[in-house]
Amino acid sequence: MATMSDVAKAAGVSRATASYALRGDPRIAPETAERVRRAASDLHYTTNLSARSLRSGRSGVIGVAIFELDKPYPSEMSAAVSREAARHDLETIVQQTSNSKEREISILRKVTSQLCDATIFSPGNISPEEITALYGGKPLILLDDISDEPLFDCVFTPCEDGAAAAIRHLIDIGCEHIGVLGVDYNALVDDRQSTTVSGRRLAGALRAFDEAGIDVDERNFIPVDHWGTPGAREAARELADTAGGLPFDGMFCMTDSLALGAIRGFADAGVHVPDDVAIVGFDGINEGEYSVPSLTTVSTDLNDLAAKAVGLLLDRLDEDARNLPQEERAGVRRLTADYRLIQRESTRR
Amino acid sequence: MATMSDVAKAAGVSRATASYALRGDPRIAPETAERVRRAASDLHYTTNLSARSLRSGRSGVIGVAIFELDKPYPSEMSAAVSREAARHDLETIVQQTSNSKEREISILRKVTSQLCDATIFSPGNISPEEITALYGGKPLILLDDISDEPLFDCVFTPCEDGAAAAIRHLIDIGCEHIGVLGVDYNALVDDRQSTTVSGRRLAGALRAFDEAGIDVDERNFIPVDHWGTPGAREAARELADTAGGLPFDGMFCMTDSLALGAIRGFADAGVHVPDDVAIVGFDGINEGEYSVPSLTTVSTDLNDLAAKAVGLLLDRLDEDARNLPQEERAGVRRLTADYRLIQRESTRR
DNA sequence: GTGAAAGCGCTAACAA
DNA sequence: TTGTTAGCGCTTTCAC
Repeated sequence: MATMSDVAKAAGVSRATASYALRGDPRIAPETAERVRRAASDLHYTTNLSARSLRSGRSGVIGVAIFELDKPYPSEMSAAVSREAARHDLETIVQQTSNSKEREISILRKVTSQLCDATIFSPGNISPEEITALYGGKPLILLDDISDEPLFDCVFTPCEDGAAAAIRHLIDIGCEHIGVLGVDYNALVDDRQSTTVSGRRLAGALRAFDEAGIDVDERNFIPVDHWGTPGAREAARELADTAGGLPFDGMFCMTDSLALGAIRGFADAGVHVPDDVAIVGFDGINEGEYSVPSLTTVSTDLNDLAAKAVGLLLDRLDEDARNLPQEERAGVRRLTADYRLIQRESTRR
Repeated sequence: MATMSDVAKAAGVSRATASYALRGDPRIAPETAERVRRAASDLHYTTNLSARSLRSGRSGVIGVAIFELDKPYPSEMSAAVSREAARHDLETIVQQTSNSKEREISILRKVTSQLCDATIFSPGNISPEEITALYGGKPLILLDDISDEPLFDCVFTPCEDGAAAAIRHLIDIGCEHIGVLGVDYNALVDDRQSTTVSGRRLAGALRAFDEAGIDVDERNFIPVDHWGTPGAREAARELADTAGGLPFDGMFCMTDSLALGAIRGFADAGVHVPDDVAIVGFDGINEGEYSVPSLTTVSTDLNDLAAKAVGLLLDRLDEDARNLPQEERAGVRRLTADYRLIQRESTRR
């Protein structure tokens, strides 16, 4: 592999000149720069990222750490971030934490904090306090921070408003017995874990029920382990088997994956969606457009989320580049992504 | 951020000793090693990957480059590779090429060849010859290499056998008019592009038709632009509208995404799957288990694929580590992942 | 069993 | 406008 010395030698200049020339520094004479570029191209030269990163502290690479690569929502989100970063000439690398604390720590310390200029991180089992202890001072943007104290810039999914919109939609189309799938009502009410994603979606749903003057209690809320599709399917089957018939004519599912599992479970039991029960999901994953029935959903605008996350990140990178003193830096910022309710067959009446 | 010098100083040893101690070199006395480890832990020391990689040429990170992060098959595949690599203490980073030649080149040259010890690459628009010119001599495993000459180790998806199994299954359940969705028959027959994934799946299908004594011609094959789900949906609608009725009672779709699009399109047109037409997909993506109807599919064993890809990669890494001369190295190896036909509702009769 | 020293490829002061 | 020089943090001979 050709190094910068090779290029410099071939172009008849010093290594420093070659370095400047390749990065388009205006101090280098146009002819010299051209000569260097030709040499580099002839030799198939590529700058060694480890060396650049070691020396300059910048690699031009950002990291995205998500739960699972093989689940639709996180992978669509990563894709959106990757596209957005590319627009700003940043390369994106994605890693999966597999929802394991150990992996989260390892990724944060090993790859992300060493190789990447900044990281967009979806914390699962690790608290911001722990992150602070582990992290090497580079910009870090959290997705759905569950901490009360804002220690890091963060972009939230539109949980409260989105969930409220979902419930209102079910009410609007005439549902009178609305269930919510994917939330452990008692755990949340008892522990006041209202900063988690499910807690915030629950809060939004409760607000909408309240505003509509609808009384709900724990019987309206059905938990599903780990928000898994199989669990949702099973829950739907059990609901269909309820003595006295299906207790709901409308359901809000905390995620699209849960909603699709529920649709599948109702199909197993011969319950018809939307005629017997209308279903609304949350996330807006692609497959909801092609399912049978297609899925009404609170669609998080992933392009907006990505733009906000990358925007926050670029601002911090800029502050670092300009070496701003602490007091001139922006305080911690917390943004929320846009959403829109996409009405499809699963609530068509 | 603490450096190794800090750790060495805190432990009262030299940097070299600290380095050995942290990597568990047996030459270091147990007590010394313990002291160093404590110091490292106290200081939240993390080894700087750029520095390690620059010096030793090893980072412990491998790269996976796939088309799209937000499509089920490539993301499930990346997740499988990531899990498999983790078993061998390798960190995995994933990047999307977005099916653009420019991005493929950029990823290969910039990140992957600099940061990663090896790469698993799904080539889309770049030929192995071009890769050779660009690539920096590190191990490279291709997925579904479309080149005739085997320049790189490669793992194939089980295209021919899988497609043949799909066709046989449709025949077995009694289909008499079988269509194949997602292949441009004329283009493939004319150009003899038989090394592409679609070409190889076509070849498998043709073999099965042939063995069953079934005559087929171009009318049995329906192309879909870019293997897109919307295109498949549209194609299914048009088939349903065919004058004289739906021409097929069974369809093999080149991918599960196409199959799900087709199921959706048939639902739009009031065509019932599997009663009116049976459908088999290819890939085995998770969502096929929860679709309505659930999808019969030729499921590529992603764990096997990942194990084979990472295995090839580890072998090459080992050859490099042992500095074997060229003549003692294994020749280019090409493996094929296992598959199994998963029978679900879409072909239940 | 441990330390001294060299250097991976690059960038950024500083000199010229 | 270009070259010289000094490291970034680490690993790895080679001495001791």
